[in-house]
Formats: sequence, C-alpha cells, structure tokens
Amino acid sequence: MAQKIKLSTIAESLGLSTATISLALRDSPLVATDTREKIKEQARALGYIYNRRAASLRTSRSGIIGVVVHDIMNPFYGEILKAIETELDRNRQTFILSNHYDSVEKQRNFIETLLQLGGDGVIMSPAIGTPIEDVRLAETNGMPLILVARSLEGTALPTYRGDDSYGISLATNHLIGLGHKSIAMIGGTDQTSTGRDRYQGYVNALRKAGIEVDPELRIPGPRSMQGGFEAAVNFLSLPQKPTAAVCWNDLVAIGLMNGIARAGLVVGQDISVTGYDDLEQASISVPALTTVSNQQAEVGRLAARALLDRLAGSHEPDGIHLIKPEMRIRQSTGLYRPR
Amino acid sequence: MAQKIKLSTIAESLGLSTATISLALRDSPLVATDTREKIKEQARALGYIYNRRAASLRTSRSGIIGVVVHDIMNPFYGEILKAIETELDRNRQTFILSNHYDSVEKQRNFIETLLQLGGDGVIMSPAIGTPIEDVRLAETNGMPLILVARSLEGTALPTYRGDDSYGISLATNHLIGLGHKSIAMIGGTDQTSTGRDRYQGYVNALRKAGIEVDPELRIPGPRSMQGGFEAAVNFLSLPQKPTAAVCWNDLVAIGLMNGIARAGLVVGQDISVTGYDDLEQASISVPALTTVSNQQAEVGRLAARALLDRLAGSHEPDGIHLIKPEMRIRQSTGLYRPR
DNA sequence: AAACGGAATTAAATTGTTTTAATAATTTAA
DNA sequence: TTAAATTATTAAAACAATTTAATTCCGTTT
Repeated sequence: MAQKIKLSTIAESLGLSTATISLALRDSPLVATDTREKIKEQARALGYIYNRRAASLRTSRSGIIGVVVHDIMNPFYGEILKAIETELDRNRQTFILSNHYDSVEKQRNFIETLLQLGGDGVIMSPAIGTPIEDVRLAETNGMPLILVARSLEGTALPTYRGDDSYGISLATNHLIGLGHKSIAMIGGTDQTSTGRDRYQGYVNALRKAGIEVDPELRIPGPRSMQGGFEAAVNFLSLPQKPTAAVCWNDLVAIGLMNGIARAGLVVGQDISVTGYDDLEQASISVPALTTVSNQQAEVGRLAARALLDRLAGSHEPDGIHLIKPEMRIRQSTGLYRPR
Repeated sequence: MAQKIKLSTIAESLGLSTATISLALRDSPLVATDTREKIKEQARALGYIYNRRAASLRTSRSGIIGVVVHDIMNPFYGEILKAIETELDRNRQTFILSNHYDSVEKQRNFIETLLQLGGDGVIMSPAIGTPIEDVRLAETNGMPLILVARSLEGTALPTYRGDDSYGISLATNHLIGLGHKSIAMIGGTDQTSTGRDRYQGYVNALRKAGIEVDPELRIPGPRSMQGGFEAAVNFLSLPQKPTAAVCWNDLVAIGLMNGIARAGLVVGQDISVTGYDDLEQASISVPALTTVSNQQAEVGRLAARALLDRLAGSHEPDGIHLIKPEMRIRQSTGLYRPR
C-alpha cells in the first residue's frame, strides 16, 4: 500500500506548494499552463487519489445525492431510477440509493446518514406515513429535497409524478368504450396519495358513464405480481361476475392474467385486463398487455433536473408537477361478452 | 438554517471542551456518566448532526461500502442486492450502489469515486473484460474487494457465486430424463466465466448421456425477457426441430415461453423449457417454470459477510466459493413428444 | 500537611484539502 | 532604468472531528 499520496506529496516532489497543486489539478487559470501540465503528469505518475472528504470538509459540497424509493426491485421504480442515474451521471454526481420498504424509520435513517455524509440533496418517493418533521430535518440542515412518484400532503415541496387520476380514467374509459359495465379495480392501497388518486380516477370515469360504483369491486392488495396472481381467485369468485379489471400496475395485471389463465379463462376474450406503467414486460406478456404509460423515464429525468437546477442556484417555484400518462392498447382487452 | 451545530457549539454551551463532547457521544468510559448524559441531552436538544467526513478524515474509516453489478433492474441481481443490503444494514454500513452495464469504464469510474470517498470496501460483479489493474487499483489503495456472481480469471480474490456448471447440468439432465434428445441452449454469452461454465455444464450433461453436441443449438443473446422473446422465432425454425430448451435464466425462459405461446404451441407439452435463478416470477408464470435455484440470497449474504469479516480484521483465505444450486421442477417441462 | 493515586477533563496536534490575501517574479510602459 | 502592471506562486487559516499525553481535581493514606 506504500504510503498515501496527497497534495503535499506531489508538492514536495516538485518543489511547489500544495496551494499550487490544488489549483492546478482543478484547472485554475491562476497557475501557468506548463506548471499545470507538469503537475497533472506527476499526479498521474504517483497515482494520486483526490480526497473528497477533505475537500468537502472545506467546501461543504460533497457531490453526493441521495435517492430513496419504496423498492428498487420494482421495475416501476427501476425505470425512474435509471433516468435519474443517467441525469446525475451526466452531471458527475455520486448517488446513494436506498429502499425504505415503506418504513418511516428506515427512511429517516437514510436521511440522517445522508446529512452526516454532507449530502447535497435528496430525491425521494416518500414512505407511507412520512411525518413532516423528517422532511424538515433535511431542509433545516440545508439539504434540498425533491419528491418523485408520490406526493406528500401538507408540504409545498417540488414533486414530479404521473397524473394518476387521469391515467386510470383513461384505462377505465377504454374498458367502458368496449362495452364493459362491471369493472373491478385490483391491487394497491388507498393509504397513499397515489392510491387515492387512482381510485378517484376509476370512480370518476364510471360515474361519468352513468355506471354505479360498487365498493365490492375494489380489491386492494400488494402491488406485486404475486399480489395480482393471488387476487385472481377472489376476482373470479365475485358475485357480480365482473368482465374486466383495471389493475394497479403492470405487475399486478400480469399476475392477475396468469391467475386467470390458470383458471382456464382467456384474457382478452373472457376477461379484459388493463395494467398501469407500461413496463418493458407489458409488451411481451401473453397476451400483450393493454396499459397506461406512466412516463417513468420522464418523471425521473425531471426530478433529477429539478434537484440539479436547485443546487445550481435557480429557485424555480415549488409545487406538484403532473406528467400526463398515455394509453397503450394491446391484446389483453377486448369487446364485452357476458361471462 | 441557523448556523451549523458542531462539537464546539455543544462544548461552549456546556462549558466543556470538544474532546469531552467527542468522547461522550461515542460512549467512551473516560467521561463521567452524568456529564455524558448531560452532553447527549444537549446534543439532541441542539439538533447536532455528526459530521462523518470530518471524523473519517481523522480516522480513515468512512463506513461506506460500494456495490456494483451489471444491472440492478435485473431481478437476479436485485435478489442478491437485497441480501447484501440486509447484511450491511445490520452492521450499520452505508452502501453506494451502481450499475456498470458491462462498461469497464463506468465500473472504473465507480471504483475511483469510491476511493475518493474513502470507501471501506467493494463488492462487485465484475464487468466483462475487467482488467486486473482496475482491481489492483482498489487493493493498492487499501480497499478490499469481494466478487459476487461472476469470477475474474487471473485473480485470487474471494468470490461468491453459484456453481453454474453443476446447475445447468441439473436442468439438462432433467430434460434428458424426460426423453428429450434435441435440446437447445438459449440466451447469454460465452464472454463471461459464468457463460463458459454454463455452456460447459450443458455440454457435459449431453456427452455423459451420449448425445452429440450440435453447436447450432446454441443460440446466444441478451439475458433479458425481451431477448428470450425474440429468440423464439429462431428457436422454432431450427432445422433440428429441438423439443426442449435450456435457458440462460428465468427472464429469458419467460420471454421464450411467451414467444412460443404466441406461435400457438403449448409449453410443457409441445416444447419443454427450463429457466435458471428461480426468481419470484418463476413460480407464477404460465405455465409455472421449471428452473434451478441459484440461491441468490445466500450468495449475497455470504459476500457481504466476507467483506465485513475482512474489515473486522479476520483474514480468511481467498478463493472461489461455489454455492450449490437446486432443481425446482414445475410445469414448463414434460415428457418428450416428437414435434 | 504532604504525598499519592485515580478519575475526569482538556490542550494541542492531526487528518487533506481549499481559499484569500500577500509576496515574488516577470513583463510592459514611461 | 525605473515604476507600474501583470502574472505566478505561496503562507496560513479555515473546515470539524479524533486522539494522546498532560493536567486538574478529588479523596486517601501516611
């Protein structure tokens, strides 16, 4: 391991001061071009490694940005993260990623760790039940915060997410247009703003079409493939014999379709199913899934952009930015036929 | 934002020195119990936040561990990461996650960033073509390195991964046992050690059963669902009319099954398909996927454990640790019937 | 009352960088 | 040739913690 190469090592080896070395390595115009070259060359030769903690101790900028979401293994968040990663990478920011699994405590630990590391900012998809103090903790310590995919009531934080109410109404209207009247809504929870918005979109679309809303047709549940798969039994044994299902997301929809197929029914003919998110998998499922694109890439990109802009000093007004979803019609939905 | 609370703020407010505060907050027996309590109370009241960069500058331990894999959106890595996360969380280590997408450059950037941040160690699943220097870069700078899921020829680094050759031979033998003779191998690459091992396992099993190996039956390709889906066309038009396929992983298998279903054939009857990894999705696909559990959770846990042990000083011998995979038989495979 | 021992506290050095004001060296102008 | 202006370099003070050796403050013992 030899011994650590630091600015002073380079300085001594060249008979210069650390100040010059520091300036030169950061391309300051204060140091002469040829000395700069000489210094850079020497740094490379010695295998110098920039010590960010020492630097950030002085500058109070760490180049670290925290990102915390419910679960990175969920492709919905995965796609958002990918967009954030691209944008942050481009701006040479390091990012620290974490899941909170909807544990407020795990989320707070993350925020605290980030503060200890001197994080420059956070992008988060707040855990269910996030208390305002936790958000304030970040803010009072000078760490700006952007919300993504979920909003948080009672705050005016900049938020980027899809227009869920509108998106679900697109899917519901599509089914209504195909003649369906008994439409279930499968998966998810009503404990998040997203949940309430989505249910509202479903309700609104039905009402507008003069269809009565039957609370029994709302089957909440995990937002996973497994969740959808398990909901199939429940769904198929409803006394109302629904002929269509609006699912919380694509994962639930794919799980539900698998469950329905196992029961011997044909999705797209006997039962129509819509998803939400338009994951990569949606287009290659069997049958191909009719769904709503939630524009994950755009949502992630905008959130990252917003944070970077804020860090660069521009203070755009806070508020919720809703990204408009789009319908993707495929083979999992078809004309109404009585069951 | 008021002004930053630091040790000296607390010290002044209590008429003590920063040394005492520092010691007290870290539960040193050097400071009297009642002063310690008083100090902790005051720290809480003032909203003190521990400055890790200042501390780690002095102690040269950052509590940061880097983890870099091919793609966190791939559930195979996702499951490994989840296990690593659990283990590191339990030991209060912060971890920084990154994808390298098999770009050696992106991987090196990550290692460099981690060095700059004073990372305590790295767990990585090396990108294809990783040069030894990059690994050495970490080591010569005192950052221990553990490999996971993939190995790297020419190094004696501690490595934790599944026994791929054995695992694939399990799947191949299962198909041979069902009477299949023309068995294709779909997806993946032969550029990684994993790839070569898996192909070897397939070849070995065939040879042992006296079946001739036909190179045309090896269809390499992306290790994604999309990849499997697209391989279906190729697969179905092979002149050898294979009746079974050993897939690189579950994603490829599910994609392939979807492709076969789209072509009107029934998986498990007309064609048998095996996966690899035993992802959560495997058990709920239609038909349920016969696959090989790669013990992701165990692999991740052991890798994290190995790094933590090393950081704690225990110097277990290096070397490759192969975790034994297990067969999971479901409905995607069935008795041989000529196509 | 002096000497001692143990417990609690602290002074001061250290970690590796950045930054500002000051100095030294060089060039230009008069 | 000298003064002024410009360019290049550096000394030294931050930044916020940790750590070691020294000091202070007790109560005991002699």
